[in-house]
Amino acid sequence: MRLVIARCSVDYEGRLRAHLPLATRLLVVKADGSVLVHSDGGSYKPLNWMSPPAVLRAVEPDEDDREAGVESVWRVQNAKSDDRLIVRIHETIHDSTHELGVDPGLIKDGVEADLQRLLAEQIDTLGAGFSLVRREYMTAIGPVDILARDAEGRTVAIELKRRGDIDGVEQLTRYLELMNRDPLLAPVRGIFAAQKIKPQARTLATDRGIECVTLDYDQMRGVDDSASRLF
Amino acid sequence: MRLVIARCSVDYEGRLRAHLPLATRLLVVKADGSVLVHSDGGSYKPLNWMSPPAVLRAVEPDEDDREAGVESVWRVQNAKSDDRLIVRIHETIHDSTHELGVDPGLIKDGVEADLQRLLAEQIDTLGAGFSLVRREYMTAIGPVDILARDAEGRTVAIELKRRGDIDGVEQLTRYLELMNRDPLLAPVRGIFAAQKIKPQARTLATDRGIECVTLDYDQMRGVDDSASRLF
DNA sequence: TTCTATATTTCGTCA
DNA sequence: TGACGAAGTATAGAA
Repeated sequence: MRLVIARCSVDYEGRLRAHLPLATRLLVVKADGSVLVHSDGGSYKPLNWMSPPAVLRAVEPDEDDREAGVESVWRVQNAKSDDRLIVRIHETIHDSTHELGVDPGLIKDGVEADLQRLLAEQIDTLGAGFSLVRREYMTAIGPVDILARDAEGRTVAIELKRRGDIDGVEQLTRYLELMNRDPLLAPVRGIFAAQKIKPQARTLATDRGIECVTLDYDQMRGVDDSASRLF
Repeated sequence: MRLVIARCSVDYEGRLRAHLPLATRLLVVKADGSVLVHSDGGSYKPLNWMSPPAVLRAVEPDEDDREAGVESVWRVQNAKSDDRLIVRIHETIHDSTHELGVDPGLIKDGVEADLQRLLAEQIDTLGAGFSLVRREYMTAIGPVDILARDAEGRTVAIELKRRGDIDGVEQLTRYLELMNRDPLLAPVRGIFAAQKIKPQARTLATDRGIECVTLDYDQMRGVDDSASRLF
C-alpha cells in the first residue's frame, strides 16, 4: 500500500465524468491497483477513486501540464472496463509504501439474517398463537423471509427488513399475490416487519391490507442470550 | 489528517456489531474525527469505520489487553449516536499527520439530472410530435421525472433511469395508477427510458403496457454542444 | 457469470 | 430537520 499526500487535480472518465480542482489530498494506492482520493472530511466515500483491478502508470506531463506546474501524471486504467482516472500531481508532500499482507476480514452480527433468526425464534411477538412454518420459504419468484401460521391457522407471509422502505412492501405484495393463487395456502395474511418503517411504506402497506410491525432488535437480542457469546 | 499503519484489532458496536481480528492495516483519522480502517485490497469501502462527527480518545490498555500485547487503545465515539469503534493497537509501523485544508469538491457530469435535462430538450427523440409539459412533475406520491404530450395530445409520463431496473418499472407503475385516476390527465401513456434496460424490467414493463426506450447519452450530449464546454 | 437483495450504505435535494 | 431518491453505489450470496 502506497500513501501519498499531494497537491493534485483529478479527472475521472467512465460511467460518468467528474473533475476535482487543484487541492491537497490523500492518495491511497492499494496492492490490486485500486486508487482512493480522500479529503480531510466527509465520510468513508472517497472524492474520487478507481475500482480494482486496475493498473497505475506514472507518465511525464505534457508541455501544457508542465507549464501549469504539473510534476507528474498518474494514469489509472481499470483492467476490465474503460474507466480511467487521471491524477495530475503538482506537489508531493508525503510518499511512503508499506507491506500489509492479506486481511482476515470482518465478522458481523446484527444484519438481516440475525434479525430473521431471532424473529423466527420469537415468532409469537407478532401475535399470540403464532407458530413458525419455515424461514426462507421458496416461491416461484423468490424466497419469503418467514412463513408462519396465526392462531386461526391462517398462513402468514412475513417480509423482514432492517429499514422498512417502499420496495419492501412491493416485494411482499408480489409474494402475496402469487401465494393467494394457491388454494392450499390462500387466504394469506401479510406482515411487514422492520426496525423502522418509513411513512410512505406504511401508507402503501396499509392500503394493501398488509400489517406493519416495528421490531426492537436490542430487546430481541436480549431475550436470546446466545448473541452475548459471539465475541 | 493522521495516517497510521498498525497491527491492530478493531471492534464496532452500534447499528450492528462487527469485529476485525489482528492484522496490519491503514488507519485514517480525519479532521472531523471520523476514522477509516482499510486493508490493502477491496474497493473504496473500508473494512470498518466511524462516521463524523466523532471524537477519538487514546486510552491506556487495561491489564488483559496489555498482557495480550496491546500498546494503545483508541476509543472513537460518534458525537450524535451511540456508535463506537474501538481500535486495539499492537504495533505502530507508521504515524504521520498532515494539513490538507478544505476541499473544493467534485464536479460531475452524466448523472440522472443531466440525462433528464438533455431528454427534456430533445423530447422528440421519444416520438414525432412530442412536446414537453414539465420536468419533475409533482404528484401526491412523488415527482414524475418528465411529463410530456404526444402527437395526439395524450399525456405521457416518463420515468428516467441510468440503469433500467425492475424497481424503476414499479415506480412508474405507481405514478401511472395514480395519474390515471385523474380525469384531467387520463389516459396517461407510460415510457420507461434508460441507458440500458434489464430484460426482466423490459418484460414487466411491456406486460403493463409501458413502452421501453434505450437512450444514447453520448449521442444526446453530442446534439447539445453545451456539454463540451463543461471542463 | 449474472442476477438479486442488503447496506453501520453515503449523498444530495426538497418539503 | 426528516424524508425520499440516486449512486461511477459496493458487496455478498444464489441461480
